[in-house]
Order: sequence, then structure tokens, then C-alpha cells
Amino acid sequence: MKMDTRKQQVLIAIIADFVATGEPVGSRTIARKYDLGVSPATIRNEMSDLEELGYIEQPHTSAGRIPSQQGYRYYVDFLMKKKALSSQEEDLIRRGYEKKVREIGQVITRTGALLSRMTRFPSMVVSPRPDVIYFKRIQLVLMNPGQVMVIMIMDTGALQTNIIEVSEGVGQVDLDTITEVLNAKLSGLSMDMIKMTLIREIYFELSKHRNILELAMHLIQSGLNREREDKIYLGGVINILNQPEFHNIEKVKTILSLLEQEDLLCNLMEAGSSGEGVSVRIGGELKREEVKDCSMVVASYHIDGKPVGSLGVLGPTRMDYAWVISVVECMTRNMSEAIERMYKGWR
Amino acid sequence: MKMDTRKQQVLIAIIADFVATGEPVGSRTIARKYDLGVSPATIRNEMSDLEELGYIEQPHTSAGRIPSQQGYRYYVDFLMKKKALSSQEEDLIRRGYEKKVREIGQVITRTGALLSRMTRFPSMVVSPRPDVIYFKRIQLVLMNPGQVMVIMIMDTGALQTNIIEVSEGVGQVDLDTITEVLNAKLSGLSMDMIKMTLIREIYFELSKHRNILELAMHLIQSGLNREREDKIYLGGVINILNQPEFHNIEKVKTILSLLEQEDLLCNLMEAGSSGEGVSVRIGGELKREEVKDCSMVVASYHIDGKPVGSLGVLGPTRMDYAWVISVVECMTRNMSEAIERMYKGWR
DNA sequence: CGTTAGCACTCAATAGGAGGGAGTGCTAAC
DNA sequence: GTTAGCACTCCCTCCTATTGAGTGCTAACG
Repeated sequence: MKMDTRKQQVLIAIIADFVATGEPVGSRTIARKYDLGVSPATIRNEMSDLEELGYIEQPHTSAGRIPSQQGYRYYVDFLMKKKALSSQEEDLIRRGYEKKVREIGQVITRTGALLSRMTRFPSMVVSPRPDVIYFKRIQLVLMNPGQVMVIMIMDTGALQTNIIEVSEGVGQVDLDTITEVLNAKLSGLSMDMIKMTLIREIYFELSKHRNILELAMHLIQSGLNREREDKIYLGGVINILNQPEFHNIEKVKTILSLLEQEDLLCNLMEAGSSGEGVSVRIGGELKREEVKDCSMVVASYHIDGKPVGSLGVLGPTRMDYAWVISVVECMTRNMSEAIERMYKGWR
Repeated sequence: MKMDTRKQQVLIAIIADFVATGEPVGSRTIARKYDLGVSPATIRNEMSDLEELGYIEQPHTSAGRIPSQQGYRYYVDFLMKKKALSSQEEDLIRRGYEKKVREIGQVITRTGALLSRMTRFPSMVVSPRPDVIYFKRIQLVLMNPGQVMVIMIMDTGALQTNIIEVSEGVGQVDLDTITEVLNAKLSGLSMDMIKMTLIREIYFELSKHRNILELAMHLIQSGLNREREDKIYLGGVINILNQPEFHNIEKVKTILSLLEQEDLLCNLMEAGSSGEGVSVRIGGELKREEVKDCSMVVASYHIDGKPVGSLGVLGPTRMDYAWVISVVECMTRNMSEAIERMYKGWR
């Protein structure tokens, strides 16, 4: 048996109706609401075929059909028509970025807030990968005898701080010397380049100040080599409670506990943002039992045309994919532009 | 009618049983489980009196009684016996603070996580008030022509950053001059003292560098005068879902949306942490419809013996007050000590 | 041969009703 | 003042009947 145009139309109708109502949809409903020009009986036959093909399923014998994970997949891949955002929606997004921003954190927060407010789903935004962030300046501050705070400033306006222990004899003057050398050598490089290539050069430079050499190396180790910390912004989590399919407390609990584990969430996001454009993963495709009834729509945002981080939403599998994809796509565009504007002229 | 010892015993029994089971408790139950030496009939009479006094109430005619808000209040104020923590519990808390910390953020995070893990309620920790935080150092970094990042480092290890616009002509050298003056003048003062008294003095000092005077004032304005931002740590929010009284999605939604509003939450916390020791506010005493079925147990933690911030939990009115109070009390003690240890010898 | 009307059948959801049980309040006796 | 006894209330649970949406099958139709 093969998919034909009418089966596709029926599948589209089933998905459209189920997304709108949340109820299993029967043959009568389709015949009535979607003008396919055939009787319910014919549609029943088509539905029977679609079920055999694995695109729809029945919750129980005397209920209508609902799309299966595979059905959504087929829909997203082959049937779905791109849905342009309304001008109000586009405006809402554009206006969200009107106010000038000065550092990436603001862009991320704003994007996440906007994304969840529009979609009514929990939203997630992962901060840029370190290899595309350029180092601006390092600053060493003697907090107390033997304790130094290392502050690294990125050109995104993001900070990374770390307090480390040093020998008690080190004074602020020593730190200033090191600060100077490090700034001269490192400024303008990407974090990854710093790690990779420059340790040696700094070693050479600082050998004049033998007494603080060891300290400096220590600094670099613990300051820069710090494990990558994916910062993830999470917003609008309560929205999950608005979805009727999650009126079951147990389900909400498992999803919330997943959302509380930032590292897992980051992995999930990254797994989805590898390819081009907007990625849609449906139910089991997420490979996590907790969210087997959820879908993730994720895309990358860009700096200098390179994908550097991702944003997206987590919602029930029953969502309006075409629209959500458009929203996510529009957000990445606007977010990338906002970052571009922030950098304007000075990178 | 007046409260007498037996009525008190009955009230204690009702609260104990209700807290344990969550079910309305009847006269038979009390006679059986709590050895008051009288028959259910007598207890019924006492209960009738207690109801008239407003300490307990009936969900419906043929149900048992549950404590009223006023009943809990009377219990907490007059009847409750302090409950010492078990040595395992004390140990769990102590061990939470074993690892050395270097900045206040870590102490706050750890405290919040521990508090919610122990109590199984959402926990909140408010960061220290600015007037007890001492200024350690300021650092001005030229991000781009016309943009300066102001980094203020507190002796708690906390940072406050802000990006401001300046004239394009300002260079890093100018900033270094200002940095130097500001550090010399401000270091070691509390944030409030800085705001209050020192603007004038700096003005004088910098008049030598007339060209950057205006800039410096600008810096102080926007860097220091920034509205107080109460940082609040919120942890273990999912725990609210474990409470059977919140199996109703609507209730959860209102509570969660309150918890998402950090400023409101801060106000609620602060309203409770004004007095000495542990403060308990029950249901309507919180003055917020959203949490009329919740209680808040809050206390202050201290630096140098002065209360500087607060921590606590939000749970259902049906909670084991004696125990929760002990936990909160023990946490404040341990947290204060952890901060003290962090500062050890150098303040 | 595809399409359709008709019909029997299935099964979840809903409503109504009976019975049980927990608990109270009242009364009268101790 | 305390208690046993009892009638009464009201929620909760279980059972049953009913309804209604939906299917699958069959036979007829163009």
C-alpha cells in the first residue's frame, strides 16, 4: 500500500484538527470540516490504511484517530506548508529587540522571555560556544592575602570569574604585571585559540619575571581551563501547565525535573542544533523517556554567519509545528541581528 | 469560654494527626491514638468548643476537624515544643558546608539546595543587603570606543557589572586614572556609605583631571546608584508538586507564577525577616491570595552578628512547624558560620 | 472497482442510585 | 463532668444503565 494524495489530505486534516482540539478525530468530523468531497465511509477506509502505515493510531477501539510520532514526522517532512507569521507577530518580535543592548546576557534573556511568551511553551536559549567568543581583557584582583579573583571579560560583554589560591606573598603589583602581559598577549583571541596555542608564548614572556611565573601559569590553568559552562536560559516553565495533556501531575513532575537539570537540557539542545535551519524532534526522537510526549523545535543563532548557540522550545507533540517553526526561525534571525548590532563596527 | 489544658492537648493532637495524614481528624481517632484518658464523646465536646473558639474547622458536616489558620497560629505561639534535629540531620547540614567556599554566591546556592532537599519544600535565599557589603575594588574596562564596563567587586566575592556609554574620546588611560582614584577612596567602605558621603570628596580629588571629571561622576551615578537588585536564590520548586494539597493544577499555577516574580518574593521574604529569630507566617498572614494555603518559615542569617539577608521555605500550611523551624534555624546558623569562615581573619 | 449507505458492535464517559462508613450532635444516664 | 447510645448528615465508592461517538463490515450503486 502506498501513500497517495487523498491519504495525505486526510492525514493533514487529522493533524490540523487534533492540534486544534486535542481530541481524537473521527471520520465524520473530517468529512464535515475538511472538504475532501467524499463520504465518511471513504475516509474511514483511508484512515484504516493510514493506521496500517503507522501514521495514525487509535487510543481505543471506539475513539477517533490521533497522529502517531511517525505521522507527525511525515507531516513535518513532507506535508507541512510554511506558515508566515502575521505582521503583528513579526512586530512583537521586532519590538522585543528595539531597546539597545550592550551585552549578550541581555540578548539571551530577552530572547527567551519573548519566545516563551509568544509560543506559550517553555523556552530555552543556550549561550554562545566559547570558541567564537573573543577574549577582551583579563583582570586579576587580590581579594585577600593568598586569594586572587580572576575576571575574564569577553567581547560579548560576558564575564567569567574564578577565585583561586596563590602563595601569600603575591601582591597586587605582581598581579598587575601578569595582567598586563596576559592582556597584551591574549586580547582579541578566541577562547579556544588561547587554550591551544599561546600558553608557550606567555611562558616565554614571563620568564623575565621568574618569581611570578609559576603563579601566572597557575592562573591560566585554573582561570581558562575551567570546564565549559554552558549557560542556559530557561523561561516560561509554567506554560507547560497550560497544556491540557500535562494536567497529570506525574507527567509534569518528570518534565520539570528534566528541565531542572541544565546539563541534560544543554545536551538535548545541542543534539538538535547541529544541522542547518530549524530542527524538529518529535517524541521518542528526543531519546528521553521523560519527554516522550514532547517535541523540541530548535535552531541556531549566528555571529558573523557562524552558528554559535541555539534557542528553541519544548512543547507537547501536539503543537502547531508550522507556526512554531516560523516563530523559532524568526527569533533566530532577530537574535542574530541584535547581536550583530551590538557588535556593530567594532569587531 | 476559655482555653484549658485539655483543649490544648486536643488541639495539639488534631494538628499532629492532620500534619501527619492530611486527612480531617475525628474524635475517635484522637481517643484511640492520643492517650488523653477520656472517651470520644468528651473529645467531641472539646472539639465543639475549639471550633467555637476558631482554632479548628470542619470541611463539611460529617467530616473530622482540621486546624484553622488561627489554630496553627496558637499552636506555633503557645503549644509547640521545640524539636531538636536528629544527629543525622545536623550532620547532613554540616556536611553541606564542609567544602571550602570563596564567594557568597556559592554559600547561597548551597544553602538553598540543602534547604529544599531537607524540607522537601521550595526554598529561598536572599542575598545580603548592600549596606553590609564592603566595597573591595572597582575596575573600568573600555569595551569599545564609547562603551565602558564598570565592574565592582565586593568583599563577599560578588560582582556587580554595568555597561555605560561615555564620550568616544575616552581611552583606557583615562579610565585607569579614575579607577585608581576610586579605588583609593572607596575601598573598604560599605556600599551605602559610598552613596551617602563620598561623592563630594571624589569630586574634589578628580578636579585635577578636569577632562575626565564629568565621566567619573557619570560612572558613579550609573555604576553605584543602580537600583538595588535583590538577588534571590530559588530551589527545589518541583517539591511543591509532592504536596498532596497541591495536586490541583490551578493552585500550582498560581503559586508557581508567584515564585517566578522575584521582586514579589523578595518583598515577602523581607517582610518576614524583620524580627529576631525564625518567623512563621501562616496562610492569610502572608497577605497574598496566591499563597493563602501556604506558610512561610523565614529567618535571617548574619555577618558580624548583624542580620543581612534571609532564607526560608514556602510550604503548605499543613507542615511540621516545629521541625521546619529547627531546620531553618540550623541553616541560618550554619550559613552564617560559613560566611564567617570565608571571611576568616581578613575583614 | 471505487464509493457510499446502512447497520451492528465497541467502548469511554456520564449520570443516577444504593450502600457503606466516618463523623457529628444531642440526650439521658452514670 | 463524663460517657454510652443513637439518629442524622454527608462524602465516597461502587454498580448499573444510558448515551454517543466512532469503527468495521457488507451489500448495493454508478
